[in-house]
Amino acid sequence: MGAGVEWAAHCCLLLDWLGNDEAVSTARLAAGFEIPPAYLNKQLQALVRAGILTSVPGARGGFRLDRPLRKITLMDVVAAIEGPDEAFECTEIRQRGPGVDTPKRLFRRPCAVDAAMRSAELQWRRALAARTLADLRDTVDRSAPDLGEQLRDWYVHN
Amino acid sequence: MGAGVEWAAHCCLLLDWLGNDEAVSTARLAAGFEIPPAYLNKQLQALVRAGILTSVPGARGGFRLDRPLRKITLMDVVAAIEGPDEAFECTEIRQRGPGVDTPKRLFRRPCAVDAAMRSAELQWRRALAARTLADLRDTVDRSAPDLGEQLRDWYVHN
DNA sequence: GTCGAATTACTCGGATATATAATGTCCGAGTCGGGCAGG
DNA sequence: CCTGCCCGACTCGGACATTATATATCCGAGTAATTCGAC
Repeated sequence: MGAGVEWAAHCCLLLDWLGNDEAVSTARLAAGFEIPPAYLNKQLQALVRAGILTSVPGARGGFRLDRPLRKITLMDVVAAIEGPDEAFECTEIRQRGPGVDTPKRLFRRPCAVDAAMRSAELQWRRALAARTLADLRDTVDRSAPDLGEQLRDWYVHN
Repeated sequence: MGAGVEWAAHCCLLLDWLGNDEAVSTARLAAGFEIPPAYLNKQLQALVRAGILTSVPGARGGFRLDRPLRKITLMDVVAAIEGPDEAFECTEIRQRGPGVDTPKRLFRRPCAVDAAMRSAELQWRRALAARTLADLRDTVDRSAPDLGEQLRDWYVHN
């Protein structure tokens, strides 16, 4: 899985901690995490296309959350960055080759390997969809209540 | 996820259907699935390293199941091909950058994003580990009882 | 006809190319804020 | 002093390199079967 997923999740959390009143530019976000700004910009664009963030062009522009963290799941973030395709893709290998010259009567049922893989991946997706970014923020806030304020303080001066 | 996972799973099932009395060469397996033989060989080597198959060198050589399908889970196959690493890898991005100059007191707890990702991936692994290849074989056998015999017939002549 | 050794054909195993995707960089279009001239 | 316009700086957005990974290929080491000859 690409590193952009981690970047995107932490950026969304940070945008919430900083308050959603004004947009934050790619440069400042990247400086806060010490990651390549232009590449981060690319990931943020993906979040915009997915409807998670909104982009404000021009000077003093940047990105802002399009909906509260409560309505953004980890699944949304992963899907936005990694794309909608499933990790395992069945190519119907069982039907290929001259091994079975019988008609496709035997292959009406879906491929058993594919079914098992899809089932497992569905569990994964369910778990991701069950966790909203608000849950994560609250978890962090409980273990470090003053983190948000410290972040705001630093970003004010940068 | 690489295509090798699909190949490996189907090859294991096929080896069982053909009976495990004699080894089957890479060339014959690849011919049955219409996939590049040399590349399939690479994946099978990974299965050997993982202890799922045993390789028989020399003429009339090939591969054979090292244990019954009942003792091989889909998780074993995936781990053998894709490697043992987790898909999501936390780089502790939260601690990077000058944004937080406080000591690491705030970061004793594990990263919340990482925890959620690991939890979801654990669900995925559990689901894969719960399905043995014997389960899949039985599923196919129920929907197509004579598939195994047809496969044996064809492979006898090739 | 039987035994035995050299030969041959075949297979795995890993080292080596190529294609594809992930990562990283760069420049142009657009927009806001501030400066500046005019009234 | 106030207003409106122009200029400059800043930012997103997508097009363009670079690196890593997955895919595909090739050749050597080794083994079993086969063949050939001698007894």
